[in-house]
Amino acid sequence: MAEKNFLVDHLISEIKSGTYQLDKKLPSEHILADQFNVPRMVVRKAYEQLQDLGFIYSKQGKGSYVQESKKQIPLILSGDVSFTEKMKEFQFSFQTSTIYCEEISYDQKIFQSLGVGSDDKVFKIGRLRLMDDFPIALHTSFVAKTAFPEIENDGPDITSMFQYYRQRGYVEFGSSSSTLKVIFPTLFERDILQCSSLIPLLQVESLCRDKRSNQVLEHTVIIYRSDCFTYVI
Amino acid sequence: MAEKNFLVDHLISEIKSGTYQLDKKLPSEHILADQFNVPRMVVRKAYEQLQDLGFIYSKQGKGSYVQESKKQIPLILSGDVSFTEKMKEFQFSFQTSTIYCEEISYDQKIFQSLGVGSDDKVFKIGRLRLMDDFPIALHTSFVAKTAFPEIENDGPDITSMFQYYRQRGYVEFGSSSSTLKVIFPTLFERDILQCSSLIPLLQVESLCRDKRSNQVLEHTVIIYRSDCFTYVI
DNA sequence: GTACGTTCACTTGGCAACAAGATACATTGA
DNA sequence: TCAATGTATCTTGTTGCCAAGTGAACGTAC
Repeated sequence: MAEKNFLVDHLISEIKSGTYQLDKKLPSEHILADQFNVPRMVVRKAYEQLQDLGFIYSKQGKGSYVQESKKQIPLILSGDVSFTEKMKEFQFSFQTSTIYCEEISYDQKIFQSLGVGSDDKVFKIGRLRLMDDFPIALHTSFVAKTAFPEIENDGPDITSMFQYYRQRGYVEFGSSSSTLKVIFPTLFERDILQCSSLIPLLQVESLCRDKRSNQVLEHTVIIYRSDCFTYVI
Repeated sequence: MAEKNFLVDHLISEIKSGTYQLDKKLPSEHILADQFNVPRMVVRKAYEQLQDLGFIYSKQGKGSYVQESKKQIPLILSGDVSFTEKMKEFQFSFQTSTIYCEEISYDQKIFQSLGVGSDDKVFKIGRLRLMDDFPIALHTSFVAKTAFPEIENDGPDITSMFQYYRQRGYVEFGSSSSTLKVIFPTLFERDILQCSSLIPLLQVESLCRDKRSNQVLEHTVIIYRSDCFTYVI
């Protein structure tokens, strides 16, 4: 195991330092095994982990190649500016697509923060953030039907939640303190975000309040691919 | 590969839901392979990844057991309160030990932020943060000798940098905006932080300024074990 | 000369057999 | 009786072989 980890470390530093060019072949498992005087299985395991980590990809019969690394763009982690607004300054094309809008079953934490009872209906609206047509974040808004009665119908067509709230009379928004966690993607998240299993995700959870009434408008959970951003707080 | 990932997902959710008790044996590789109708190698790879992720440990001849999970304590991520002060409110015992204090070779980014030239000397002071004698963070301070001429001698004995600066006439500190990155531990960091290779680390980089003169006192890089904290920003 | 098929060498992928550690239990001997 | 030792059967760890995909080199028919 130690041997595998050493190899992984070594190869990552070589990839990062640019020893192997983009989409260039890495040494074959056999060659590398001979070089480091370890069984091929060790090299195999190292290569497999590098695949899970998104550094390389392997093709049977051909070889292993370094994966194009994602541009790390700086992202301001503060909840009172909308994602769309955060992204305006960059030269990339940004896009949002709503992927679901559905009622959720009772969840104590969410229902409590929204200030509704267990009998009330709460909808979960999932919006995928794309940069140059590449998924980089999944934005989930939990909204109470008591606050927005038409949310079930409106949900699928909303592109900006902030704009939706503004159209309904809420003018100024405030964000509670956010909690931040590092998680690994579930099967669903891997699929949605098109990432391998060992790409860490940054999960930011916060509440969006109407500043005038202090009413909680939504409970927000955003998960960002950690390989696409450097965060600024 | 998909089969392995499915198994990993499945086992993690079972471990988290408490199906297997602490230090209790998981099904043997052979049994699980039969249950899921996959070759044992697939189960093996899943178990190995769970080891790297810190969920389980395996012993040859005995079996695989679930690892005790770390308590997640909330941590305020803001640079102008010292770590020691952040931790005072908790019931755990906190401790800091200086593990190195050495001159570094020229690094453009660091030298520039400290406002010194390439001929100047900059020291790197590494301090390990322990909670109940368990390492949870590595705090690295980059300090210019021009600003603190005695840093080479004083460094190893400093427990609180803020206190050190106060003793030298700096009373109020300000922190620049921090940048935040998710990284995996290097061999050295794994050793120091006693963590397995796939524990993501949260790297927070910032500058500490004297509020009066706006002089940069130190360039700070802190890496936290992501499995020990929920961060609050 | 060219087009096509065959072979061969090299790649990653997969797996079954074996090695080695642990433990419970039977066997042996004083 | 009791302790030491062998043995069977679990467990995880390791290894080596073969399958399968790829592409270049080569040969052959036209």
